[in-house]
Amino acid sequence: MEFKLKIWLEKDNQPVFGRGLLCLLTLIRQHGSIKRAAEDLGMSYRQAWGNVKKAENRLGVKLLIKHVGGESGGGAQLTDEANRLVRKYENFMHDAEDAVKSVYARHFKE
Amino acid sequence: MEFKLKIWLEKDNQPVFGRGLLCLLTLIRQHGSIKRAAEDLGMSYRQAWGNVKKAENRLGVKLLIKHVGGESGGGAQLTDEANRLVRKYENFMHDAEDAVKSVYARHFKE
DNA sequence: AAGCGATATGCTCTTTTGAGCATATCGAAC
DNA sequence: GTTCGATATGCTCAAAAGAGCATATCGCTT
Repeated sequence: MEFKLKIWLEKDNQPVFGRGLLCLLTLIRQHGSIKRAAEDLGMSYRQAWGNVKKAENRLGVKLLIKHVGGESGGGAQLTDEANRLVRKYENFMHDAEDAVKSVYARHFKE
Repeated sequence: MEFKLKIWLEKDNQPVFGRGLLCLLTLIRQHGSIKRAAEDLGMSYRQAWGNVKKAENRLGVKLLIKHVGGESGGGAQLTDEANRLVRKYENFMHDAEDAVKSVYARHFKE
């Protein structure tokens, strides 16, 4: 028996940032491309693009600077806002998981 | 902006106990009846019954002692196992929420 | 001008999830 | 033995989420 948890951020009662977006944005930053990030995650480009867009709309913040056409066809990189959010959420989630883990141990393991 | 979290217990990688079951079992204990508990939650009896059964199967543990027919048509009460689980999960969840809440404050509110 | 590769979007099809309907059964009470 | 209210289950229908297909556009390269 073990526990699972999901943590995400909401704005106006709508989900705006969770583990999925964290992975996605991290990989986009790494590859400079939505497409490659999606492939890495085994997700369709369609979905990846849609997720980012939905989050942007709900947050009212631009997360990606996207170039269409050009040298390599285009690409995308994170805005400062996005980088800040990624960092904050990442730290938050990490600490939260640790905290819950120890609570779990306290309640279920002795 | 605020956070949300879901915490649940799994066994063999299958969910077996979460907030839903907690509410359900608590109300069943209170009313002595699956039907009334379901009504209280605005959920169909069909679903409530199914959820309890699924959890029982996955856990390999009886959660309810059910009487069919009789005085008031029947009823249900929690087994000792169920009571123990409810108590444990409730405490665990409560503490976990508090823990995450303070982690959240630390990361997002300063 | 033609090609390439990535972004931008609409639309359809499938799979999953849940809601609700229809019964069957059972046992006390009358 | 008929009524009543709760448990026990199958089945169907609707709603939501996700997968994937089809294009269109754009801007460098050659």
